[in-house]
Amino acid sequence: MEGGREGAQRRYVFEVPPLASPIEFAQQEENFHGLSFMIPSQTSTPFNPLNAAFSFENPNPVSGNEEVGTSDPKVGHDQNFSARDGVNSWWKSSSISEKGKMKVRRKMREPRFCFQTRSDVDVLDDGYKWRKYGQKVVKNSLHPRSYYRCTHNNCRVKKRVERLSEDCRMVITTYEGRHNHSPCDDTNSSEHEYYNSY
DNA sequence: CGACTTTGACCTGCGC
DNA sequence: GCGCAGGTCAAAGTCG
Repeated sequence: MEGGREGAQRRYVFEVPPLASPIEFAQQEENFHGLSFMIPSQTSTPFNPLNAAFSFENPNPVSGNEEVGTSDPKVGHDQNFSARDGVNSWWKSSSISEKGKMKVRRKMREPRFCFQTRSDVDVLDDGYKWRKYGQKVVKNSLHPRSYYRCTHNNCRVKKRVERLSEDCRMVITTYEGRHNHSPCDDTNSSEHEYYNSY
């Protein structure tokens, strides 16, 4: 797309204050979106909230949020979600025709949330179990974008992971939807009690 | 053998 | 209407 679609929605990036606790940050987000997301206090992965830049797609931003423009070459094409009539939308397959290819799709509203981390691994250990269902080379990016889906029954949460072309250590993770279960359902690890479904 | 990953094809939306 | 780009599906391959 040649600089057109990003106009359909805006992306708001929050740099995590150095002294902000994960809980504080989650509360902030809850104020903005009614969502909650707990950053793990410690994990085995290089997930570092202090290096993370969080962004929320909000068609009706709360005043005080810092809007990040599209000067960042990544921003313009990273978030290509449609936000028509002030709502995010995505399409869900609901029925299949004779060959299983054509699908009737329905607009769904799902919360979306993306953040940027500096990590050597693509998939952050967020407490949930993910199955990769696709990978796509995206324009203006040196690195392919990977698509993951939560493996839990009846949980349709998805996430997309891609690396910045300018800095291959920077990983942009976009979550889409809310988990209808706790991370413990997948891992039985007490470490994940800090997590919360969003 | 089941779960997961890979990968090419297919589908849809959007801009021109 | 056409072409492009992103997102998803599903068969085949891989791994534990």
